[in-house]
Amino acid sequence: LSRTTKAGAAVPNADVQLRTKMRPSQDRSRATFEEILTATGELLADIGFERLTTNRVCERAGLTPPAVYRYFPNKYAILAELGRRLMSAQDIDVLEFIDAGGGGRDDLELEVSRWVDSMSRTVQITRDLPGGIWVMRALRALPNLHHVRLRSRDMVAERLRRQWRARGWKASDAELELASRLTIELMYSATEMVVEEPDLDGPKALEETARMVVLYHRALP
Amino acid sequence: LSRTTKAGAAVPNADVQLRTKMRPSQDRSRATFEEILTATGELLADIGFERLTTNRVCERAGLTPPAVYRYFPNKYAILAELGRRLMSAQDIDVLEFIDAGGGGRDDLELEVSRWVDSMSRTVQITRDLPGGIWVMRALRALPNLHHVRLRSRDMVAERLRRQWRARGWKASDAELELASRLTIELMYSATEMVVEEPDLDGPKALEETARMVVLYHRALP
DNA sequence: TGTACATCAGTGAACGCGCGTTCACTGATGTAC
DNA sequence: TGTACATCAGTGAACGCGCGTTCACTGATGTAC
Repeated sequence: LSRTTKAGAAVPNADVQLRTKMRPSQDRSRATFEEILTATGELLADIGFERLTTNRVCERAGLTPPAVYRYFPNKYAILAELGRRLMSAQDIDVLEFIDAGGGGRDDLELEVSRWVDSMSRTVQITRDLPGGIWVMRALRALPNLHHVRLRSRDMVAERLRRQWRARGWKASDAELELASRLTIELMYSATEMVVEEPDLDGPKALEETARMVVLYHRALP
Repeated sequence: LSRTTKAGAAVPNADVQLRTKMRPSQDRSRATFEEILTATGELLADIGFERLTTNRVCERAGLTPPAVYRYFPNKYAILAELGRRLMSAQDIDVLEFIDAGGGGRDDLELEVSRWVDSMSRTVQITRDLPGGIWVMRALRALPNLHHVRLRSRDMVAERLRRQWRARGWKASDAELELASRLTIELMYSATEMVVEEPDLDGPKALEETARMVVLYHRALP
């Protein structure tokens, strides 16, 4: 999407809103780019989403406003980038679980415990990212960030379906599509709930959620 | 929480943040109070949550700022009131479903269809409230509004457990508590998903969600 | 039933602050020859 | 390997706007007798 000039100079791309503007091309600027993301994550953890402003991001990152505007048109673009990274980190982990044979329905207790392991890691990934819980909330609350989460969900669901078909499940394509989406959506909701409610017995909640899903899978044609 | 003086004068209560301040005591002021809520709901539907400001609420409601500040300390208090009303409207409907014998596990298809009916009505209630989808999002995204949703969920779950015990289900209290909470949480997530994704085949998604839950209930001791 | 008075309900106008954003500029890095 | 030059990366300082909020006030409603 970005053309280059003689000396490989980056040119801003014209997309509105969420896209990052100038992509960094030197080491120094790549570091700045990362610094902005780090500062934003820490700020989210400190003061939350509502009080996040571009000025505060600059201050925290030790930069002046034009430096930030060089890369991001507004705070939503920064959030979108953080959102993509969170989803990506989760996806890599979940896809590994699926490709290793997760999501079956033969041995109930075995499958349940495998789902629990996978979801636990998703929870941990969210907790480990500074401001991760806020990024997660933003993906739900801000419509212009929805597609980031949904794209991730649908991609993972598609991979799950592929496994199911390889196992020879007989349900129709439409049935499998809905079932896989609901499965991933439910998993996502459960991990969100555990992240949001520390009082809850997380492992137990994940286990029961996994049980629901596997029982459902066993009832599919 | 609010004392009264000679002529029944309302006195502001001291709670921070979210509580409404002065409760209206005359017809005129009750109408104003409602007008503020209506204006906020419509504004949410129009411009969304991020761009909502007290000034805009005043303008839309045809009031001056001090009139709004008389009843609400800030926009979060207005959102909290809208949130309580949305939850309350949903609760009344769901409790009716439960008290009428919903949430059992005898006839799979019968129970599924009853859950679907209940969830469909919840979806409709959210859609019918102006700005309802935004109120729903705010309940998720703003931590200081979380308790509104959780209180509703836990109350409904408690009522569901009561039915289960009346039916003589043998699972332990802890098991039933977790199972009922997950049930209601999942129902809530599913209705949210349907409200958020109009492209989805809503009825089908609700049906499969209900199936998951009922299958899970049948596996409980 | 009328009147004086207390209290409620809302107005008009303004405030200081911090927000998002931009301009013209300087210093740092990379490239061509 | 050195130098001139193009481009990248970030600074300093400021802007106008609209935000949340408040003050002193007026008109509306209810109450006591």
